[in-house]
Amino acid sequence: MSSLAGGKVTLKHIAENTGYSINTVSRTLRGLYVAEPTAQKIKAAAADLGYIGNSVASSMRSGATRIVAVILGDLANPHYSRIVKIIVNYLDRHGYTATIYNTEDNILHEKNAIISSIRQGADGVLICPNEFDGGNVEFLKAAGLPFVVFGRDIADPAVTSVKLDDVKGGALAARHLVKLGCRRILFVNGPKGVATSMERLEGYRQAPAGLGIPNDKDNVLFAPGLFNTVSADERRWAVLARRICRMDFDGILAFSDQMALKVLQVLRNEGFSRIPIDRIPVVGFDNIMESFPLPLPLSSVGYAGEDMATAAPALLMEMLRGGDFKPRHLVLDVMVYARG
Amino acid sequence: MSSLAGGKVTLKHIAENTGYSINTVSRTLRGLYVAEPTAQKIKAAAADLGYIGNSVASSMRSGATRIVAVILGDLANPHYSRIVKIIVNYLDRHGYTATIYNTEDNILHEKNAIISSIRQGADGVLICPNEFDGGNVEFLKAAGLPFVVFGRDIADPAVTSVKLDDVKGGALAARHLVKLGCRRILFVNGPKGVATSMERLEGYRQAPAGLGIPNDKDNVLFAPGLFNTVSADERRWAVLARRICRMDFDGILAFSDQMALKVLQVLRNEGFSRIPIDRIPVVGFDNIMESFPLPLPLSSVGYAGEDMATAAPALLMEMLRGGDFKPRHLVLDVMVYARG
DNA sequence: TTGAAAGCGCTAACAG
DNA sequence: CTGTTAGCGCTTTCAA
Repeated sequence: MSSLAGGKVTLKHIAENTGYSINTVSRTLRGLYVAEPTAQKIKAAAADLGYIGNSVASSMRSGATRIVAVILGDLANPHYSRIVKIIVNYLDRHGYTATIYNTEDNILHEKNAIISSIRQGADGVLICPNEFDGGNVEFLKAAGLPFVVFGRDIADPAVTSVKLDDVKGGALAARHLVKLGCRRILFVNGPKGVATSMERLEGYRQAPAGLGIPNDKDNVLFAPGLFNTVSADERRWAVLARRICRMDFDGILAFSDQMALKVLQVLRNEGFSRIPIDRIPVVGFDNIMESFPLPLPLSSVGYAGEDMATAAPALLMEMLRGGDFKPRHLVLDVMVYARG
Repeated sequence: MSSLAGGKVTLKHIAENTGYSINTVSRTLRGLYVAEPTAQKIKAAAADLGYIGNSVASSMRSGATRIVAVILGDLANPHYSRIVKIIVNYLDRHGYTATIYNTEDNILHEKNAIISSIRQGADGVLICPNEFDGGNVEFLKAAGLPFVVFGRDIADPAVTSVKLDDVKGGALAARHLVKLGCRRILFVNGPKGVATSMERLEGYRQAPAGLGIPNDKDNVLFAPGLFNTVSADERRWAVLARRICRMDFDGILAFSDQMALKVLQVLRNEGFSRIPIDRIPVVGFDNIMESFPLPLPLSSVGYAGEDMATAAPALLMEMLRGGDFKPRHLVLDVMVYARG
């Protein structure tokens, strides 16, 4: 590499070095048709000079950045970090770069993330929107950027989305516990009003009464929040823990694996060791044990077939390829990963 | 917003709409000095048209992208996802966007990530390099991009890095276990040859013999790999588990929290429930419980003061601000977060 | 098969 | 305080 000394190597330098025009160099390096001997000389010169293209300039002219923006609430949640990892790898294999926006489940941050995605010229967006997103998805749609919503369903038929079958998940989880002999299930659900919480609850209640599942309202608790830094309120969790300890149950269903662990942790911290996971079945959602080792018999509801983390970018790539893309609302199948 | 109909709004449109020059519009929107009434008219027009700048064009001209590339091995590892989350939030507050590269601890991917960072014109790089990185850091250095290495020390005095005090960490962990009465500590270390493993082992052995710590080589095992998808080999973990069960120990020190959990999990899966974490003290590294609820008495070595996740981008911002930046090798203090 | 010219949208430099 | 001009490095278009 004879280049390290003087600044960035550009197409112009290669052109001057080989005697060909900038255009021919550009065409060669992009693999467009050029006479073989010419191409060889140019490629050799490019390698020799240590040429690395300038995507800013190329994006400027072509209008495409090969950047995909990924917008979500909490990257530290193992469920999401696993998803992001798979997305990043997927995009990489397809020649795209991922920019990550962590909104902390804040609507304003989310809006800014969308604006930033537009500003930087992202070719597309993968977004797991806040449940109360106050029109951000609408805004994104109006911007004309191709995007896929994951982890949530959007009523708009023009919006493409991928999510798990939460109603079925709730039902399967309940059935699983009943089959294990549970008759008084405690459901520690997500926050009230969150669509996913409501769907899982619906499934939980749908599960055939014949199986002996109690639909007692008192056995359903709503968590004080998800796990973004902002809403994690230790005191409210402690209150919840004390309440749980006064209740009567023989199995636990939690909104997510993380929440299941949180509940167990808080019970432990509060000194209520009388509810060991080794003695009472616990079921969560997300199946985080797939990517994270846990020495606990935590069962979990997770995807049964196609993975959301793969499906979402796959759909986006399809949109980006052009052609006539018909919006879709994928609801992926789920199953219980039993552990005990 | 009277704009949604016709394509992207540019400075030119605002200029035409207000009668000012493109330059004045640009200056206004960047907050440079402009007469107040002028600024107001322009800002109003920009808002009215729903103007969102084009950073590709601005980067093209100014040479700065306000993009920072973050390169690491395994985003799904909760230790790293927490770090990335904090980094992303930090960069965001400083007006930077983060592009993430997940190398799967593969040297070639890492090199490609660096090349991609250069190509996209990243203003800087935050990298946690593979332990056997085959000159990638050298390559990055030669490219002239400002960068900070985190999680690892690089001998080169010209390279700025941030890491934890692993030697001290190993010593503190050993002392902690001894104080709890352990006399035969099992150290499940990281892979052989990895610098971090070796430093923690060094600290472990440095811990005063007077405390009764056995330096018996047989009590130190090396893990078959870290947790990137590639090297996670269940069979080799099972072998390790069986070996552990034939050993005699009364406390466990693990290379990381994730590894501690993995060991406990594998022991469990292999049917060796005779080593419950509730009866034997276990210490790991990374203190992942800070960001992830675990209903287990897992003690952990983590940073005592400044957080690596904040220090790394802070150093990079300092480099990017210009001025005379002196390369530094930060070794952050650690402590034991005791849980039992 | 190759070259010349234009220009993407913006900012920097300078002039007024 | 505001306008004019030039040009970042590349791809596109058109001509040869």
